Amino acid sequence: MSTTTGVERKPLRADAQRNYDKIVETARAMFRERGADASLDEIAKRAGVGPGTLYRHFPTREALIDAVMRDWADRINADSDEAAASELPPREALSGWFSKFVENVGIYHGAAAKVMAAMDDPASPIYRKCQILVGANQKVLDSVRDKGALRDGVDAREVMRIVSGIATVVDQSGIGADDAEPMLAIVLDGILVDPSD
Amino acid sequence: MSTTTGVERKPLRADAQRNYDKIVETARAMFRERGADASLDEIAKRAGVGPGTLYRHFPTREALIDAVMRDWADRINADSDEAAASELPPREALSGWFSKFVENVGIYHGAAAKVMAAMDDPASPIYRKCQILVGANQKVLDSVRDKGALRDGVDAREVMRIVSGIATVVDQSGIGADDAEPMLAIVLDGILVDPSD
DNA sequence: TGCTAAGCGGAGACTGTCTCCGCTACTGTA
DNA sequence: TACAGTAGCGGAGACAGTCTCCGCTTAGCA
Repeated sequence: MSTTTGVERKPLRADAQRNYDKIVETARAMFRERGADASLDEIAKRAGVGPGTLYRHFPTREALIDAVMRDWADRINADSDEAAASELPPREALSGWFSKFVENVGIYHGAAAKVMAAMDDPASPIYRKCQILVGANQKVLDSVRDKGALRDGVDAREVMRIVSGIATVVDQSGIGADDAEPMLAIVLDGILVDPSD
Repeated sequence: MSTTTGVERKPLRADAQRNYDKIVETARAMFRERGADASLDEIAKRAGVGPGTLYRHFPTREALIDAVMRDWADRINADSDEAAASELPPREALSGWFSKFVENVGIYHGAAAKVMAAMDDPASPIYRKCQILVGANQKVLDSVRDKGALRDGVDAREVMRIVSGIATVVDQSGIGADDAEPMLAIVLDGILVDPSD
């Protein structure tokens, strides 16, 4: 299966490719360590390149985040395929999907907020990735709808916004990841025809 | 009715009080104009004071935001009293309350995110204001619960988090304020016993 | 009117973002 | 293998924002 990243880039010179990779790898570590607002110059320094090099490859912070999250979209897609094909009762299937989503979107501190903000901003470098999310969610919701378990008028986009909002709340306020569950439960109650099944 | 701000401060010298007021007034304008991330030095300059003066009165940005939102908590409290006493069907009463809440929390661009983050952070200067919000929301939900319209196990705190999450989504992504409604509708469906009434 | 401390404010240290441009060294060609 | 041309490097430094320190000013009191 082909990667979901799209956009072919013309081949870089060997040393440039090396730097590119080193920067992404370093950024991944720094983001994990200090959140998505880690200093870019610091990342460049740790990666052993000048700031100019970093900014040439990644004109904005979002662009770097996008690169760091390359495999991420594939993982989410896989999750959504699994959820859509699931034989579990609708509520369980959806609940699992939402939980995984919140978890995935919150990989780095501050990441959820960026994703949330980019969801409706076509100018953002992460927009395409968000579209993948929206598509994945649509797929899962459609599978639930096919079983007649979804209320009429529930729009996948709205659901996506709420869930990413919840992911942001969980990430920004100090509460634990477990605290997402009761909030997601409310959403489930709100979109399922018979919340008990 | 007494103000909700609490904490008596020892009287300032006349010139200090003048500066304090000027800063708050200027900040309010700047926040409205440029969002809650407006430059503090710039606010000081426009207010005609040195940065030192601003930082003495307001050691952190949150503290300034807190001062700017002084009347805000009173307004929200009034809204909640009205909603709690309302004769409207539960759904309408709640819906109105949520909408006003989202609107109030989103006064300045970026404010919703700050409120959301402070909601569970007792160290934040805005924490006390958030407690007021939580209390106000509790009051409204209790009134609905008294009418038997609320599902069992619905926790006011969770609801507050979701709604502030929605407020943040609306504020951060470029979507219009109207787009909050369908999201709030899902929450209403999720917490009311019989969503139709 | 003069004393005293509360309060002022601006110079400047510090951190982070981002650019410009002279230099380096990779790659394709002969 | 040597060379030319250019893709790419990287660091100095401009710029913006935060925040502090401390010598000076002035309000408030006796």
